[in-house]
Amino acid sequence: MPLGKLDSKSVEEKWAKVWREEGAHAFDAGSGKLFYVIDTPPPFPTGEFHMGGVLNWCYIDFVARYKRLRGFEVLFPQGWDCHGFPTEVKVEEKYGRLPRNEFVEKCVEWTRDVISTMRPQMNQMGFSIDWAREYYTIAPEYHEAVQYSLLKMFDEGLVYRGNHVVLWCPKCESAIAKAETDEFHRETVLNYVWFGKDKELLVATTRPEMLHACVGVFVHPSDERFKDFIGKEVEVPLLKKKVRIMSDAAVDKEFGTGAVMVCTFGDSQDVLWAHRHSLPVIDAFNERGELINAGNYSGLSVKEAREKIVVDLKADGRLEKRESLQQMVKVHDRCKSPVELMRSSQWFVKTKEFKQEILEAAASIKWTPEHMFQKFRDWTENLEWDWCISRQRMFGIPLPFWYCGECGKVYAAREKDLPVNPAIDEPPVKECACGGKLVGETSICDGWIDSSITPLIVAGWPHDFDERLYPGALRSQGTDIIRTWAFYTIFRCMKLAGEVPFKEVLVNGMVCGEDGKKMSKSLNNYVEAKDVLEKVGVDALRQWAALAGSTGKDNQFRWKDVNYAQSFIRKLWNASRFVEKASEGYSPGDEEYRVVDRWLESRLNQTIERVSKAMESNDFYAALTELHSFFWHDYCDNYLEDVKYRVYGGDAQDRKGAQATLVKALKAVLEMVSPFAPFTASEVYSKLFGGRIMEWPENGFVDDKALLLGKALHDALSLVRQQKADKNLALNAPLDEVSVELPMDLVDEFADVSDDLKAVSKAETITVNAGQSAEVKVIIR
RNA sequence: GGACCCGGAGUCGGUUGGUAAGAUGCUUCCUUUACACGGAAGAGACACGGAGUUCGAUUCUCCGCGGGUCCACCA
Repeated sequence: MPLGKLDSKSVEEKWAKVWREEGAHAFDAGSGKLFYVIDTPPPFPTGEFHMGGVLNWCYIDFVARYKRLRGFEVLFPQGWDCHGFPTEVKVEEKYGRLPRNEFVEKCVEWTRDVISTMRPQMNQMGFSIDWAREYYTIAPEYHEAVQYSLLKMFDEGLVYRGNHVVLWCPKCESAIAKAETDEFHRETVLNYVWFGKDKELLVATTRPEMLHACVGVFVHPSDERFKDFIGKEVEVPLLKKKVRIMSDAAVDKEFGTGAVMVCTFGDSQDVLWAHRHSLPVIDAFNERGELINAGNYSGLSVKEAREKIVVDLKADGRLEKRESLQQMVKVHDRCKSPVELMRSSQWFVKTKEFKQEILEAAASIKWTPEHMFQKFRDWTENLEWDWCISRQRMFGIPLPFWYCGECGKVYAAREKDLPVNPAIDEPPVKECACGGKLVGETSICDGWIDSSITPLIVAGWPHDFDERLYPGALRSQGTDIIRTWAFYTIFRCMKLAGEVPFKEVLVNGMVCGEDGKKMSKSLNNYVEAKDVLEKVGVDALRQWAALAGSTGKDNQFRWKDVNYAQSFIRKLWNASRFVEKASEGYSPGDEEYRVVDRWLESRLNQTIERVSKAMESNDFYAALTELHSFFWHDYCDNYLEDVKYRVYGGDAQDRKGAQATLVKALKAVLEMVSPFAPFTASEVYSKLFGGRIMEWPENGFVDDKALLLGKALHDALSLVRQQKADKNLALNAPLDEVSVELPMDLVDEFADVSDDLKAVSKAETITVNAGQSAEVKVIIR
């Protein structure tokens, strides 16, 4: 069956089926080849595969397919990071509030449905995933592995329960993660309040209702106005208590009066100061947002208290002035009510004391692009607290711990009982050593606890740990989750396996819309993969990932890139049709090669070398543009025209030389383009040459003389065309004579290509003269 | 506010210490047995501003301006 007309859809369907049936992407641990293990991101199941995912997975697939052609046994696994708040929201929207177990079941059901819509999209994109290696964080084995990892870290003293500050929604009465907050800009009032018995110090605050929790006043260390205040005590208005005046460089001298009261809660800067200066902690309100420890004001809501206190301050003559102020407050994304900081008992993993160790480990990994390591370093060096790993939610992996209701002693689950759910399961011992009753932890793990052991999971840890698969070769991920996924994975895997989890990190940038801003639904610059696939083929979309920019840069989505990629596919297809026809009846042997053939092959070999080098350094942009340029310009524009006269006429040996060269170069191009455009490449290859693309081409000779002569020939041809165009002649219009003027040293050798010039320019005769300049000149008649 | 990335033809953009690929758009020509979703030819930028290093910078350093990403966010 000849190639016929290009029909991307049927080509795509055909090859997706072939690969599935042949198990083309299955990892075979017994193949005897060198392993190449990729730690791929487990996406959160949202329903649609967006362009960010397309970019990330295309990168992974470029590498995976390239490495296979290079003879590696590639493991391309796929996981799903299932637990998470968005699913809880979706399920609650659909079913309302349900009992815990039932609710979690619905979450699992919803997740499975969503995954089953996403998996086909990934197959459609041609990602060469070994689905036999699929994993889910909701699976009991995964729960077991995560809980086991926490037991191990607990044994080493890395996990502890402590009283700490968390983001809290008073309306929902729940701790929330920072990622669950929205920004809300509003106008508020900045109150200038006199501190001290005799109005000694003027402090500006937007939260006068927090006075009762005030534990200090801060000024900037170099602020002359307050030089004499530092270290002294001052009385808090309305309340009888005194607090110390201290200095901290984080104070903004320009804001308000330059003096700021610190309330241990109120905002995160307060919390940070309290922590940094070891200030006492006063709980300011309860779970419902009512003031506590506030004397007469206790029991009032934040809003009521604020109004009342302002009135009282005024009555007391303590309120100097009030001015309006634009501020941003964090609100809970679900209920839109302002979020408070509250102290509560949570679980933590020690990270702060391992900064140096983590940095050294991360530095031993190769980062592409290199500056992404800088991001990692900045984050790590600036860590202020340990990692809070507990969440008061339902859909997640339970923390495998109990604690004594009396003395607080922690009891970890027994390994043999895993996975456990302390909310309902029996504790490992009847009662605490102190005789107290054990309380099962009802909190679940932060999702990053789940996903930060993927390199271990891929290697079968803990029960079927295959050390040949760990550490892996490559981690691929987005720049936005360096400080989370990369950070936590490197840290946790180091602690659990004693070795960095991968040798190389490949970071892709963010996908931006055509307006240059990060793609998001709210900005209305959002494009989904399926929108693109309605217009062009998968191979075009895949090429966009390489063409959108160099590795690690933010990538703008542009229809023109996609369209260009599509026209390349069309070009590849049509040129292949030509080669198919031109090489009909060709059998190897007796080829007579001309200089143009050596020229093309030299260019091919240069291209192979350059593309290989680019692929080795994950520079997909360079690899693909190099290929495009060779194929489109050297192969199609020039060489195909050069040899038409030989394949249509010419003597048998001469024809064979052209045919052999056409075929050899096309074959190599198909091999090199197959990581980017596997569907088209596979179809053409199998039709023309039979079988599958199995190897990467080897580069051979580069004949400098042929390169020079080829260039002279094409320069001359270009001039001929130019002059034909000037004379409004068709390109195939016959000419009486083409007279060429060449640099001295080329004159003799030009005889090797003058027949080509004659045939391609359709000239009756060619005359060659030596010129003075290095340029080729042409006159046609 | 901090860190990082970026700032070049109308638009987008790779590389490079020695005056700048390619794509797209534009102009003109060509139905030539792979391709008109094509082919050929052509016009178009002296590389954000300033200072410095250098024989020489678009490429290196610093400052400023502008854009992006991540983080922080003002009591």
